[in-house]
Amino acid sequence: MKIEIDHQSAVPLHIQVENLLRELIRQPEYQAGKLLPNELELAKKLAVSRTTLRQAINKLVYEELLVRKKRLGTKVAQPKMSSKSMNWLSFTQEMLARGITVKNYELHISWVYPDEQIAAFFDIRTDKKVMKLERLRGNTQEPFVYFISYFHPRIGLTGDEDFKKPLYEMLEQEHYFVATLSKEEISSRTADKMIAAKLEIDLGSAILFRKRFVYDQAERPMEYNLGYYKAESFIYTVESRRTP
Amino acid sequence: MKIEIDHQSAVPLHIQVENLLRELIRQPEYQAGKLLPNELELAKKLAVSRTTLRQAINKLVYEELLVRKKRLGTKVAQPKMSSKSMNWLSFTQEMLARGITVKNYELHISWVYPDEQIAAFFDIRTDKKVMKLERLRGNTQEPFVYFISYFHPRIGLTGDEDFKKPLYEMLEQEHYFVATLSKEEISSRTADKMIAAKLEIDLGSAILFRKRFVYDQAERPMEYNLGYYKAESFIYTVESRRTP
DNA sequence: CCCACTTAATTGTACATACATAATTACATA
DNA sequence: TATGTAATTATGTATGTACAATTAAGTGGG
Repeated sequence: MKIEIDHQSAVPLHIQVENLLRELIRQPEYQAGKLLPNELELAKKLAVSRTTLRQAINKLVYEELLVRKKRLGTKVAQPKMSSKSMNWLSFTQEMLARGITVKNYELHISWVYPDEQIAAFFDIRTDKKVMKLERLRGNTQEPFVYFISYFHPRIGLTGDEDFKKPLYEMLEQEHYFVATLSKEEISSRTADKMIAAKLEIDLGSAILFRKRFVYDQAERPMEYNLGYYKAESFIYTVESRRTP
Repeated sequence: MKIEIDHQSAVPLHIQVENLLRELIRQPEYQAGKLLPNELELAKKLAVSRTTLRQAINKLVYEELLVRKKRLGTKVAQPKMSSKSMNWLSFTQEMLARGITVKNYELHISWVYPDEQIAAFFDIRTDKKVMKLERLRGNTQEPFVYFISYFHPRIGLTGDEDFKKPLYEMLEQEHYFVATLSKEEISSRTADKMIAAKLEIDLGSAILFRKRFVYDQAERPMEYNLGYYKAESFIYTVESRRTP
């Protein structure tokens, strides 16, 4: 791995340092409780100020990947099983893990003007069109989720993609965008006319609504995804552990 | 409220500032999207350096209580009730962290024979009674969640507890059971007659159903909890990061 | 009215510096 | 040995400073 910081780069130093540290603590020699070099030394080695280094460390401390200990140093935290560090899965993979073969029932691509919310998320103006991908998906028996995805123009999707292979795999291999962080909001709704028709359920049935915000390595917004799940076919599970 | 920072105090300035900001943004004049004074001005007013102020603001930004916007300023985020920054918090603490005062609207204790599912979870026989705690809870305005909890007999609850203090605090201090692991299943439902009446909503309204299995340090089952949340008042959020 | 351009306000980045504080270790002393 | 004390060493706190980047809002021309 590289332990080089590029002072000419457009990406801020503290971000570079942060990424470097993320990589560093994943190395076998830095597992579980190992101490990082002390701040002064590390700052010197990376040729950044201690302030900048601390800014990076702080972020990882906040994410509980690192733990500070006075007089001792900063050490790598015990990995936790929790939603925070949960392995990130694409829908296809997520379903595969549940033993479900995914089938696309409908697929529709269009270019639309984003509404305020979407524009705000992508941090673009509402008069710049974005690609909208609608997919009705499910197992081999029946559709059970209706997805609406919007993609940041930066990614450069044309609409000619066939979406045969998993989306993130395609984005990664052909567009060099690696989905790294996702934030989700799960809430409950009832089916309106449109959704009821898509999912072939009664009007007013329970729907699990899952809104996902997907970011790339640099934590830039990538995808804005809405998922309407048939209630009976999808239960969201979370495991969290207290760490004293 | 006091807008005073005590430079003599033993508690660090950035903590004082952080607390002050937390209070500040809870004031009616600082709701939803209102801008804070800009950093230079605020730093001057509080008589701390901009660096120190930023340290405090950063923490709240990380907790998503504040949102920075270049050229515009820093504004108060849309309040989201969620389980996000809670690593492990009881409902009371979770709500407190968001500046919501929890109120119990109803509280009912009974001893019942567990059904098959509950008995299986607790690993006891169905002819051994367990304590059932029903609570209708919410903020000071209205109830928004109906909880049904079952407790393992091992814990030794009598039913004479007053449930004035947070449940897990009580279990920890008086019964020496420390809730350590929770597994949750989140799904969507519509309100049946009973729930609609409890939460004062229409029959068939969307309900977020949250089933929690709580374990102690030794990963022994402790609590079996069902929560019926008014859809509008509760959004479940999850953040996950890919670790390759 | 709409577009391109300017400007100014605000956050963002980065550094150097100084002293405080906590905890371990080493050492002196009873 | 046990105990108190000082030195050491890491993080913690705090400030001042400087300039960069972003972008909302204002400006003027077509």
